[in-house]
Amino acid sequence: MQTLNTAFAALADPTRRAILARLATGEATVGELGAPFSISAPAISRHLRVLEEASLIARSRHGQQLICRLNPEGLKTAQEWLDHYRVFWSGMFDRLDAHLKQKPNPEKKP
Amino acid sequence: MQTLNTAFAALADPTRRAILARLATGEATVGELGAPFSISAPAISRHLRVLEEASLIARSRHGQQLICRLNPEGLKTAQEWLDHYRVFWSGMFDRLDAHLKQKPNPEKKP
DNA sequence: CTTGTAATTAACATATACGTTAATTAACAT
DNA sequence: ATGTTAATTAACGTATATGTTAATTACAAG
Repeated sequence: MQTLNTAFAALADPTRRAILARLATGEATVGELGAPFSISAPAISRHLRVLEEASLIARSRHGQQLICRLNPEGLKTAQEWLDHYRVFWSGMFDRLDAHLKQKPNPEKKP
Repeated sequence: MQTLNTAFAALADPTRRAILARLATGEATVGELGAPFSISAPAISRHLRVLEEASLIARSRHGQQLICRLNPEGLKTAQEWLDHYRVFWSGMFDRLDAHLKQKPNPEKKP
């Protein structure tokens, strides 16, 4: 599963996660995305390439600038893989919760 | 966030994801986890260490063997980060859907 | 056509990741 | 003590990741 590999690997870098967080507020140019960081333009360019290859962002040229926006596909892929485990660990917490509830509970919403 | 870095980095490797998949069916020893793979025991040992440092698994000694099991903490951390984006991309699909319906509906259901 | 701006690619340095084999620790048995 | 099994750590090779500066492509404007 190449998409999962590239998606998770892309998400492992804090700079790339920050870029995604920025894009969650709306599309932006490459220059705008790079401005908050103290790394060179080529470094940003490479981060964007990694995100694009992971299907986490998409880019389109608009005149002289490249507009970047989130691509839900990669996010969805990663999330669906993890969702398979959500059942497992939420079940674990439920069991813990049930264990703690073995005595009367003073104030808890039904 | 160190946990997010290590969790996503750990999930980027297919061998480690396979190990997690195996552990989702129940706890296992290090030897049992390594058996399906054609890589050396030290390689498996390192994968397990990476998973443990990412809080994706936990280990405990039982006599001569080390028993491994899933640790929900790391999974939860990764998933919660992605959940922040689930709203976004499910919203994107909603907007696409609304656009295709081309119905002048400025009101939203609360 | 020349110049300026946006962004990428090229070439390179260095750190980290992942695999190997050999040596070591830990628990258990004889 | 000696040996066996389970697993790790040590030492090392190589591939990939991430950053840099310099050169290049793509577009816009005079």
